[in-house]
Amino acid sequence: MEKGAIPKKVIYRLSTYHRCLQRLSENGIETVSSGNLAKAAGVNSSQLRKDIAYMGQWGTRGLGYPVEMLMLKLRDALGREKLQPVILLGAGNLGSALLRYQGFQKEGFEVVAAFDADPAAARKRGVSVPLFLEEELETFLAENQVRLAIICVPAEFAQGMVNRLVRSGIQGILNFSPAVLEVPKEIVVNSVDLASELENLSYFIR
Amino acid sequence: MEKGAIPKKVIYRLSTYHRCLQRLSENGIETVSSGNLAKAAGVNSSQLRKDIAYMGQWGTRGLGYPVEMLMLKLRDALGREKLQPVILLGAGNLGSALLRYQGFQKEGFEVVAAFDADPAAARKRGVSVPLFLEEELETFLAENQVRLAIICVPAEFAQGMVNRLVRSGIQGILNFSPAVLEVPKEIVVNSVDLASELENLSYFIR
DNA sequence: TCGTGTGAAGACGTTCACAGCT
DNA sequence: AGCTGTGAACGTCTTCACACGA
Repeated sequence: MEKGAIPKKVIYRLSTYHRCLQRLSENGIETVSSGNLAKAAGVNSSQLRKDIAYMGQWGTRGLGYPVEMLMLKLRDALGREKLQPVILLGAGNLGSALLRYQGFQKEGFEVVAAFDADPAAARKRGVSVPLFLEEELETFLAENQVRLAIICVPAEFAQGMVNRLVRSGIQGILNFSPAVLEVPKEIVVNSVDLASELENLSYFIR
Repeated sequence: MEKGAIPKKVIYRLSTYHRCLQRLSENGIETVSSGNLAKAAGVNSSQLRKDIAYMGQWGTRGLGYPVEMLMLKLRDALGREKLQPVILLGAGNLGSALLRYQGFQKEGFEVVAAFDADPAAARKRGVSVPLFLEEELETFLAENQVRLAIICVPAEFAQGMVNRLVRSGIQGILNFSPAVLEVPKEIVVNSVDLASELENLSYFIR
């Protein structure tokens, strides 16, 4: 997170704003106030203004923000001008579901290859993305410019996988395994731990 | 989050500590210091001590924490003394993958039923959990005590689904749809937005 | 008048540093 | 000596409140 830059939490919210703006845009709305957009995004309006101000000043006092312009700025800030290639490791249950999931494509990411210890089994699950044997990872990454990886391997293999990815030049990792990963500080890891999310709920429902 | 209680972030970390302790326990380790456990969990040691102190005082100065005892306390605090039933809405790609996912069972959650507009299609995906037509949701919840739900329906149906769940007495919702959900404040929602996670990475890899 | 942009205040979270127990 | 438990310092994030531009 060295970048001279916008905090992580703000980036998540910018994604949300972008999605809300898409809806507004589809409905032909051209201008939106911080109050309205904040309501749609479920945040406080002055937080929204501060968040947007990270990217510069785009609003008109007394009027609000121009919807299309703001979306453009958001896409730009989020580094989403162009399609971003991604690879996926571990095409088991969760992995192969993610490969069939349309949400990534819709947001500008393309899973260009998947790797598994048993690609044949994964192929049976109806995966259409090119599937390789795990050993071919390094060769693939040497020949293809990819910076993002999604990890769906079992926890005990996750750290080993991460080490290989880092050595091959991967810069960002989305980790679905319930493992604490160690990486050089210039590598970014986002972890999604499904069981922890339920545990968390479990606590708060009294 | 009205509870006189432990902050959300702390709860997430407690889950992590619990998993780390499990490994230690399997290796026959009986006592662990905050420093060692913190390293395993990837956090600062005084943060770990503070986190654990939320549940009372369990350490021995000069020695550390008793592994088994601490695990017990954690399970207790996380509300995981017993198996927690969960229902799942939307058995599409992601939903049916989650139904086959073993991680929940392993952590003490049992998906007792799934609901979909087209249960036959979901059944074809090899789901073994009882699958019902979406309309049967209310009946099911009237007859079965369930407090947690996982939502995997498309974004445009999510809010409607949530409203029905809340009316039927669901208290915690794990939401996988990229939608901003409105709920009464006593209901807890945790959202996992897969595309946002990638967008986030996309920004930080410069 | 309406709504942005932003300093200042406030809430929250993390780390430090050390007293005190074993 | 080793390690916990915790006040105090520090840092970050959120909300308030208002000056100022349209």
